[in-house]
Amino acid sequence: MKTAPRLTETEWEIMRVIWERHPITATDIVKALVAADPTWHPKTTRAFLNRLVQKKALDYEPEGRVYVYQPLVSEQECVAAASESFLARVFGGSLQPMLAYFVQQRRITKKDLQELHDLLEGQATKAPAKKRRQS
Amino acid sequence: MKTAPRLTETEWEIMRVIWERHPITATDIVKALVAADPTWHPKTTRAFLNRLVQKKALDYEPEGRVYVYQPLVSEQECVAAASESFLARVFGGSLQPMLAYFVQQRRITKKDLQELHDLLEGQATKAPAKKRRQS
DNA sequence: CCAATTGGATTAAAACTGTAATCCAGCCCT
DNA sequence: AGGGCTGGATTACAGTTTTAATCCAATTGG
Repeated sequence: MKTAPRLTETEWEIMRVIWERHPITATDIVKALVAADPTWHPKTTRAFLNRLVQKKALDYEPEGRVYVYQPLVSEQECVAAASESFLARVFGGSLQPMLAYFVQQRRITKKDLQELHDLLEGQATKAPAKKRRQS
Repeated sequence: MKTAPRLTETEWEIMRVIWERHPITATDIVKALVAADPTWHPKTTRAFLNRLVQKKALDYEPEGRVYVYQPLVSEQECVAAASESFLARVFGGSLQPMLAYFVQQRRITKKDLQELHDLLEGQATKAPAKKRRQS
């Protein structure tokens, strides 16, 4: 399995835009970022796009005179990698302490638990660990 | 509220030792780290301790000829800061998608949910949001 | 057709990380 | 007491991240 590249804070912001809207041109990426946060500078964005290509997180093909970007790694993969890393760092790698923490913070409600329970049930019965269509 | 400093990967490892065993001397910190991973170099550890002091994550007082370290930020604070940051980066700031993700990964079981439910119940009745002793 | 604009590549530089070596003062052993 | 050891401070340096400016080629408006 190809290992998802470690994304930095800023790289996540850019990748998120691309995951949501690909295929997308550099200019449109810049626009989306500026819309969310006006301090984004186009030149900075370009530099990041280059690095993400180098990191093999992105690919592009010239379309006429502009580049159209595509993710090379799925959001799922990156979420998985980041989650592992976060769990390891902050909670010693186990899920339970993290869940307990959020409960203790009152960020998880009974309703949440009910929903998760339903989700689990649904998965267990409806999707018995079959291979799903790849995203 | 004082903002907990952002800890890096390596800083977390060191802080974890200190949270567990403070007050603790630099030498004992080094020992604990080496015990967990023999590649830890004493000099490296010292450098990190200095940085953590500069970052105001740690404080020390000379005790005789050695330094005894104390955390200046609680693990709770750092866990909170890291969790916020992680949630924001990876799940757009909301808890539910993260929980759903772990359920979908089969990393949360029904038993886990049951335990969390009990924990929530227990908290709700036994600890009615009273102000706890500050760490 | 020429100049200004646009898109992209290259280069730059400051801050932060990881890793450690070097330097220095005080203590301990003989 | 002198020399080595111990603990700590200072310095170093490469790699990464963030941020952007500069350079260059193609496009396009006049």
